[in-house]
Amino acid sequence: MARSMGSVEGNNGGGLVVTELSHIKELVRQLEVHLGGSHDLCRHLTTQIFTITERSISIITSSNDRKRAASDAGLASPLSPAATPTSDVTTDGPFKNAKKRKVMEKRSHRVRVGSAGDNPVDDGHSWRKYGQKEILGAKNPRGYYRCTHRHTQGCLATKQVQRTDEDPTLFDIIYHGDHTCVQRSLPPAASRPEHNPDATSLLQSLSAGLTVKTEGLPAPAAADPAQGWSAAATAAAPFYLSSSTPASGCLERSPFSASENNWGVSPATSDSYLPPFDDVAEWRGRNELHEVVSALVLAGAPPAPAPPAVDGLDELLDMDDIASFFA
DNA sequence: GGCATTTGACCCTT
DNA sequence: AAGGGTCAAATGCC
Repeated sequence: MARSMGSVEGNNGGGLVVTELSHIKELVRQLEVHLGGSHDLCRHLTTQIFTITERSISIITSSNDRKRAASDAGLASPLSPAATPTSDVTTDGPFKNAKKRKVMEKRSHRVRVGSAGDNPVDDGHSWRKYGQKEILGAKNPRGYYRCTHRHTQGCLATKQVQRTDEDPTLFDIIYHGDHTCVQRSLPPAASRPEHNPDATSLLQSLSAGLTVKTEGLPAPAAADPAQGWSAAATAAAPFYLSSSTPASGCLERSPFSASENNWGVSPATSDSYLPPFDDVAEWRGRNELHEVVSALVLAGAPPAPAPPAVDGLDELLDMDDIASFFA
């Protein structure tokens, strides 16, 4: 069990995602009706959500069609778990022994860097490199990254980035945990739309409708305050919309530099970036959805204590699944 | 000076 | 003991 949304691949998980997205569409439509002409920002956001959701559905639909065609032709997906060296990272079960090193949820994404090799790519978060190791049997070293906000906000998200042997333009990325760092550039309270109970209710419904499929994930660790987010991320709990999305303080510079010896590094000075997906529009759509939903929550929801952060859309929209569409 | 990266050493798990 | 993950001092850049 390498990825919590592994069910998307190889079965009807894509269909489930489409169902969930359709649910979002319906809720957004209702939300729009409730907003009834007021709150231009909210209307704009709902329109965007609607558009992006539709786009996501079409992406997934066409991806499934392609997979089916490839399967019929007897082709193995280059992104299938068997082809990913890191796909078995959690097969042992991380909680066999309480003394073992803390093991966080891992998600493996293989990322293809764009053909413009000099352009860095961004996965929407800000990373700081803290180590690099030569890995036995691998031609390329593995880079270790943690969230830039680890110390300031206690964000425990980390990732490992390794160039694949077979294709230097491909990276295997293992994500450990999710970002808990919070939005740094919230819009001023005065500029936010008034709190709208109807919108709030609908957004809560929207949130409740988004669930993270976590079948097969290890049980959450003991109640460690620092890992509350992890427990939420691994339990079959409702997907919480948090402000720790790419609209957050995590959204900064590229975690990838395509320079030959410094790949995967997050240069603080790079001004342009490419997403870790071949299709920029797709990546942008996904992040827009993150952004828009977060903004809506901020606009409509009461300032309740920040719920545990989960990359809900990462879970909902399996990135391997989507990336394979462009492979 | 502050921040990020590099890299050898150390620690933990198997 | 080997391999992988993290730490922290050294170094570089802005």
